[in-house]
Amino acid sequence: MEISFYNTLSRKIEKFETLEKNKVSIYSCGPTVYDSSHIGHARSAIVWDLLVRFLRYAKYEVLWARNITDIDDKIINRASELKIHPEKLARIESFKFWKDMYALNISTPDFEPKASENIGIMINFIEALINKNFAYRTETGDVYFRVSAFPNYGKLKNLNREKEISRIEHTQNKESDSDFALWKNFDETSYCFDSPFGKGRPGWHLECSAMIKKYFGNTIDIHGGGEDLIFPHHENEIAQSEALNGCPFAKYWLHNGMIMINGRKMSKSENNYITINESLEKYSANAIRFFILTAHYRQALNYTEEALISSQNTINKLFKNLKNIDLNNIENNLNKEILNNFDLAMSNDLNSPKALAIVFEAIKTNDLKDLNTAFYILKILGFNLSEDTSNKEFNLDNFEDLFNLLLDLRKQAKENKNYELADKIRDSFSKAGFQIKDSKEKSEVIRI
RNA sequence: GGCGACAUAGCCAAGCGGUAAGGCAGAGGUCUGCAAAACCUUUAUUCGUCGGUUCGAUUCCGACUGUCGCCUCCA
Repeated sequence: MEISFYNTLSRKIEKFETLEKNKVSIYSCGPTVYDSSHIGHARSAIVWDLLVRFLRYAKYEVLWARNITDIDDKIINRASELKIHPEKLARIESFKFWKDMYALNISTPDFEPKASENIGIMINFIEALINKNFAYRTETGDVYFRVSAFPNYGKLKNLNREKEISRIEHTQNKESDSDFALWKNFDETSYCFDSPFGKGRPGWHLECSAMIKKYFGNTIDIHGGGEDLIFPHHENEIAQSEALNGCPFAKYWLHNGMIMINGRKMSKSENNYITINESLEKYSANAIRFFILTAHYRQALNYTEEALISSQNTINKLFKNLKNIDLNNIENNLNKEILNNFDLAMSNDLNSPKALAIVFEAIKTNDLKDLNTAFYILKILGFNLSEDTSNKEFNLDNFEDLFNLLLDLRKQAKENKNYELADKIRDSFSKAGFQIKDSKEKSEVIRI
């Protein structure tokens, strides 16, 4: 299977060739754990989960790392508002994040490093940069990356530093306004770490560079993240890592588009976000995944109730076919042609909307093999094939006699043209959360 | 001001040189006592506007209009 991805670095679709045959190293930027995650984070998680699942399906040996930023001013500020230790807040929010990830059926990353557990390697990283003259200490005990020493700075964002109007505040201690912090000095006792540069905390950009080096070495195959991270975060990661290692940092840079709400990017600071948890109270995880996958991962996507309801309706309809599928033998009865179309769609920069269209076309044929293939594809796309049925399909066993009695009474009433009684029985079922499905042969009860 | 992305039916959304996938909603039908469910059929002579290239453009090029993102923490 020939796969290609849009590489932010070249701004082109490129053929995917791994550094090492059949092996893929992927790093995607994880959350800063100070508050609940929202649908924007869900999209990011689902997109990278999709990438990992697809590459594994394509027979690659994938190792995926996603970090947790647990050292950050926002965590410290929020913790102090709540009068708890930052570590406790980070732990609470990490658990919430994992709970969301589990609910959304996101694969477990192979590595999930925390900043707080990798201070040592970050300090080593900084010292090596200082030794190579790519970083300098200030009188106040901070350490900054010397951007002027790295000529390639700006290659990811394609920025022209001469013409940039920097909004970065001028700081007296920095050699240049565009230099960024590798270590920030803090004398306060609240939440600091010892280092050769004095007590303080590492700069945000550093943890990803340090962790990638720790788990994957100097170069990785794919680095992913939200497109809002391109600058300055990813640009700075490149600067640090390539300055130190003297070789390319990531071969492919993939970025997911933003979730929009009311025409604006969903974000904490705009206070216009819907948390994953809130959304899951209204819609199933499969519906949320479907909503995310209906758009190509690089496009902006609007979160609207209408779109989510639409996705939920679609999933409900789609999963009614699941009862005809033997999940244990799903891999043994596949339509190769459909699967081939799926491969083509997904290998073209993860065209999930097209992949979903292939699923619907497969279901239309009324062929069991095609139906089976459709669900096999849904499984690869990360849909949970047990979720939407276990709750909705009612197991009649315990109520069989009672329900059959009522259905018989209704049938008799209808035969006697006693529609008042017949409708009363139907309404009663409805009030109790059940629906009577009439067909020519029989009537059955399903849970709504 | 710099960099970049996007504009396709009521809504969501693929396609990106050969004459518009798919989903939701809607409409009609079959079924029904009436419904619901299910099933079948149906819904853009047209892809923001104006030019250009081409035998042919939604797809390429240019201009314009509009929307959005990044340049500050951000998935």
